[in-house]
Parts: sequence; C-alpha cells; structure tokens
Amino acid sequence: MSTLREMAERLGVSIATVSRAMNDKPGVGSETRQRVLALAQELQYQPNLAARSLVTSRTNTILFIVHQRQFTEAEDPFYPFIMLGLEEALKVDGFHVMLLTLNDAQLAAGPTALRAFQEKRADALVLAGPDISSKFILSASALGLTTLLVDNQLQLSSFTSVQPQNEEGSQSSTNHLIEVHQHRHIALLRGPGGWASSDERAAGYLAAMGGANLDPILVEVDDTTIESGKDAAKQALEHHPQVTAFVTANDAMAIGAMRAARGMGRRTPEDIAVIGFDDISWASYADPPLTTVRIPTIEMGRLAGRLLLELLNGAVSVKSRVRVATQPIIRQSCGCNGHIEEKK
Amino acid sequence: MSTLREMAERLGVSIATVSRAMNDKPGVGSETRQRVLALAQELQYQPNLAARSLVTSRTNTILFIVHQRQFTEAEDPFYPFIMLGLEEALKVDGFHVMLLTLNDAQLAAGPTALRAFQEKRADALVLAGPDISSKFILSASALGLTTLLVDNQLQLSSFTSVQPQNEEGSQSSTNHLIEVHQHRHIALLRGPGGWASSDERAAGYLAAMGGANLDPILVEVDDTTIESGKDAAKQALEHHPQVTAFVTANDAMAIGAMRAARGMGRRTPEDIAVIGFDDISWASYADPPLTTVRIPTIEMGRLAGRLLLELLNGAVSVKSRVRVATQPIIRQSCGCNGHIEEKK
DNA sequence: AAAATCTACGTAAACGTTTACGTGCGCCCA
DNA sequence: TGGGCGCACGTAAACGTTTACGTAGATTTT
Repeated sequence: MSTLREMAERLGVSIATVSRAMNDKPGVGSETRQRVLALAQELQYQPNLAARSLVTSRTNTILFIVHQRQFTEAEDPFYPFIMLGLEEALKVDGFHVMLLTLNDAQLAAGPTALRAFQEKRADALVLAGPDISSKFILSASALGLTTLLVDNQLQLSSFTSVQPQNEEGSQSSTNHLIEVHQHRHIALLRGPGGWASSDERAAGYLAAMGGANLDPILVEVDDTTIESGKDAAKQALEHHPQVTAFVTANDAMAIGAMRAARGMGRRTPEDIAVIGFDDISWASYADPPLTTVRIPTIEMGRLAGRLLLELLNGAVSVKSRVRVATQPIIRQSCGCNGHIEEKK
Repeated sequence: MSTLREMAERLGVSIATVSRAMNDKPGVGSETRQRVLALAQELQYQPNLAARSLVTSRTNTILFIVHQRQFTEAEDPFYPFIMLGLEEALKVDGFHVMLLTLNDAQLAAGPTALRAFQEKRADALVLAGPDISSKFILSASALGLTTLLVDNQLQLSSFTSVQPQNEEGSQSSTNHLIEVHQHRHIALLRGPGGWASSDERAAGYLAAMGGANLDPILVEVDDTTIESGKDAAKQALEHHPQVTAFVTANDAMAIGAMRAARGMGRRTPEDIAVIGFDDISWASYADPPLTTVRIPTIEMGRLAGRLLLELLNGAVSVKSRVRVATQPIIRQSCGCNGHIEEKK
C-alpha cells in the first residue's frame, strides 16, 4: 500500500502538496497536480481511511439499524430493498452502509443497547421500521449523530423521515371498493396500533369510509403475517357477516385473508373483494391476482441516501418529512377483471 | 468523547497503562486496573476505532459482496438472510458487516471494480452467490484480504466456502419421487450452467436417476424465477410428454412449473409431481403445498461468520469447504398427502 | 551479599492523513 | 521603485491509539 509520503518522496514535493492535489484543493500548480495524479494512478494509490477519519472525525459510514425480525420478513423483504437503495445512493459519494440488527431485548433496553453500537462510530444512523420505539429513537439521536427515520416517524419531535404515502394509498384503495365496486360493508384488517404505517393506513381507510358516510369496521392484529391475516379475516366474517370487502395492512395479510375466506366458503372477489398493500412479488401470483398498492422500496432507500448525504454535507439543515408516492396496482382480487394490469 | 489521555490524566498514570488495562494486557497492577475500569465505566469511554485501526491496521469490518439482482431476489430473500446470520455471528466479537452490491457491469469489469472497494479497507471479504465469476473471485482475493465464498465455490483453487448440501438434497428429492412415488420419467428443470448450486443439484439428480437406471431429462434456463419455471415446464412437457414429475432448481421455478402444468391441463400432484429447493416462506402456501428441500440460510450465515473469525484470529489457517445440511420438507406437491408436514 | 529476574509502570515513536501557518517569489499598481 | 498581494509550496502539529523499549524497585536466585 503506497502512502502520501511515498508519493511525495518520489515526486520531490511535500506530503501536504500531494494531499492537496489528491483532494482537489487549491494551492497547487496545475503541472504538479498532473504529476501527482499520474503517479497516484500508476501506484494505484488508495487513501487510508482510518488515518483520514482520525483527523477529520468522519467515517464515511452510515449505520442501518433495523429490527432483526423485520429484516428477515421472508414474505416481504421490504428492508433489504431499502438497504439496497440506501447503499446505491450512498456509494456514489464514497459512503458505505453497515448493518446492525436488533432483537426485542436490545430494542427494549434502549440506551443500554446504544453503547453497543456507539463504538461503531458511524456518521449517521438510519433507523428503519415502525417498531423501533420512540424511546429508542430519542436516545439514539442523543448520541449526536445525524439520524434519519425510514418507514417510521415520531409525532412530537420532528425527525427527518422517509415514508410511503400510506394514508393516500389506503384511502384510494377504499374508495376504489366504494366507488367502482359499490361495496358498503368494508372491513379494515389493520396492523398493530402504534406503528406509523398501520396508523396512517387506518387513517386513510377511515377518511374514505367517513367521506362516503359508511360505518368503519376495524379488526386489529399484532402482526402482519399470512397467519394473522387469516385470523383477522375469520374474526371479521364471524362478527360482521355483512362484510363484502377487505382492505388489509399488507399483502401477506391479504393473501391470508383470501385463504381464510375461501375456507369459510366465500370466494374472492365474488363474495369478498380484497385489496392489499406493498405489492410484494407474490401478489401477482396469488389466486386471484392481488389488487394492491405498490411502494417503491428501492427508490425509498435511494431517497433516504440522498437526503442523508445532503444532511451530512450541511447543505440542508431543515428537518423534513418526505413522502414517496404509492401506486395503485389493479388486478383481480378487487373485482376488476384484470384488463388494467399494470405495465411491467 | 473521552480519550485515553483524559483518563490517564485524571488517574495520574500514563496513557500506556490505561491502554493496557483496557485491553486486558499484562503489566498493570490489579488495583490500577480496577481504577481504570471504573473510570472507563463512569465516563462511558469508547475507544476511537479509527485511531486503533490506524496502528493495528485492522478494521474489524468485513465486506459482504453480492450481486445486486440476487440480493433483491424478492421471491426468495436468500442473501439478506445470509447477511443477517453473518452479522449475528460477527457482532459478538465486535465485528461489523458492510454491504457492497455489484451490478452486471461491475462484476464483468472485475479488477477495475475492485479498486472501488479496495479503499473500504475491510479485514475480509465475503463473496456471496453463484454468479460471481471466478475471474472476479481471483482478483478479489489477490487484494490480500481473507476471502470466503458463500453459496459458490471454485473448482480449481481451494477457497474457504460455505454451501448447502446441494447434491444430497437434490438426490434425495429425486429418489423420493422414484422410490416412494414410483415415477419413471422425471425431468430436472435446472438453473444456469456454471453456477455451483445449479451444477451440484443437477449432479444429485443425475446420480439418483443413474442409480435407478432411468434416463435423465434436463431442461436448462438462464434464470431461476417463476417465469423461467413456467418456460422450462412448457418446454419439458412439449418435448417429453411422458414426463410425470419435475425436480426444479428452486421453489420459485417449482411454483412457475405448477402453474404452467395446470395451464396445460396437468394437475399437481396427480399428473405431474413437483419438488422444489430452498423452502421459501411461500412454499407452504402454494397450491398444493410444495414439497421441497430446506436450506438453513441464517445458520449458513452464522457459520460463515464464525469461520471468518477463526480465520482472522489465525486459529485455523486451513482452507476448508463447509457444507450445511439440507432437510427434506415433505408436503403435498410430490404426491404425499401431507401427513408428514414438518414440525414448525 | 551480589547478581539475576520479575513486575509495574513511563517514554516515545509510529500509523497516514489533514490543515493552520509560514515563506519565498512574481506580479501589479501607485 | 517599493509596498502589497496572490500563488505555490513547505513545515509541523494534531487526531487517539498501540507497543517496543527503558527503568526503578521488589523479589528471587546463587
């Protein structure tokens, strides 16, 4: 590994000059700069990042923190996609992404768990997922690192956050069932209360129902898996037999709901229409193909990355809540005949 | 942020003594050690990793390199699971995982792309996925970093690698179809040639067919998605109408194959039995529930992590090829009635 | 009792950068 | 022509560790 010193000696200049040339800083003649750059190319010089961060106290690394269970949500690899987008956006500026997963105990421990990763010395934190508690978020940001929330937000304090348009998406799904398919008894199979995404999607549903003067029917489960979708659907159909449509917290629940409904003798979409959320890759292979709302996950990650870079460069210091547009994907589970299948 | 110097001054000892005490090195009195540790606790001292790696030239970071497309294989988040296991195993020793995804161009560029991440200065490389070319692997390892392969391996040189028991898994699937269900015309819908996993699974299939004196029927596609499963199944049924069973490269292809077969009027498992590979989370929700071979992905990642730590600690310098056991998951697509459903 | 060994420290160099400050030189303008 | 200024550089300190080496005293050995 060649160093600045080595290059300086070979060129007969000082280390400072080489450093300036390499970093595009003023104060070095154009001919000298050329010679430095040429030698760097020849020697395949790569700066020692440890030395650099020792003096700049920047690591060019950001820490992606996510609940372990959510990162490995096999039915819907939402967070790996976010992480990919993040990495893509960050690496164009020479930043790297580190993964830190937390289990229930570490999340609950809050401040205690923080010391575990404080030593990792990243420039910024990305906290992803709705089940990272506000206590945890607050104590994490107390470390003084730039903090960005993805798929989550805090009511009171204003953190920079990147989220899908949950409310709009859910509202348009519900309206589609009301207006296009004339449903009157639509149940929301919603996710856990307290999760930003669940709450917002519920708000969208409620807005649509209220707007049409319909009575809302809510069933809440504490998870958003296929199994909990089955449970929620059973509950809904038993307690509210008049229901003819489901709006669900996500696609996995939608698929579970369709299964449960079929098990109880109700066909989709004839007897029970269903609309999901997320547009996971299996949605188009469901039976019938699932109408849902697409979230551009990779793009969300990229956006978070670009935002983070701006924040770190001090260009923008305003904290903002960014929303990325969701897109209705009309297939057949809502009762449409699928002619309007999305463009690939 | 408190430093060693600060602690040394407050305790009236030298920096060296504090450093020795913190790192459990000999040459410091037990009373002094106690005082240092107590103060460190009080100040919440965290060592500056940049300074440490500047002198030790170890970063306690490993780089997880994977093809971008494979990391976001939404139907089967195989590599995110591997990465999670890796992170889990590594963090108990204070190591961190960085993600680097490469696109087709970067993979093809080989050595050129390497410089891009050489500056990241990790202690080791984990190259995951079968479509990282041998040229790339060789030039990556030429950087002098400890290198470990996951779900891939090179024929000629002997890299440390962690892989599932592809051959055994595929052979036992094929044998199950032959022995339990008396199939005679079994087609393998295989993945791309040159991929270690595809080739090994094919070898297992061929071994089983040869052992039973049956003629193999191979259909190769250049991808392992649902769509390519459909294509392969169509090809197989058109060219070899006598086929009564499929062994597929993975579960996504199996599901595609069942769809295509149904579209051609063949029911699973009555007319065409199907066995997949991977046991993705959707396998048990397929119609009929998919018989497959489970790969313990997270455990593979953990194993890779532990192996890497041993390698870095110099405990073992032997390069070894590690195989993790796969497990047959008998459901209904093979013709079994599902009584033997796996324990959750 | 002298010599050798051990223990618990301190001193200082080294890792490879970045950057504030100093210096000499050429140039412009009054 | 001389003072001022900008430019291209060099000098050296600083970042926070780790660690080889030195040293004084206590302990053991011969």
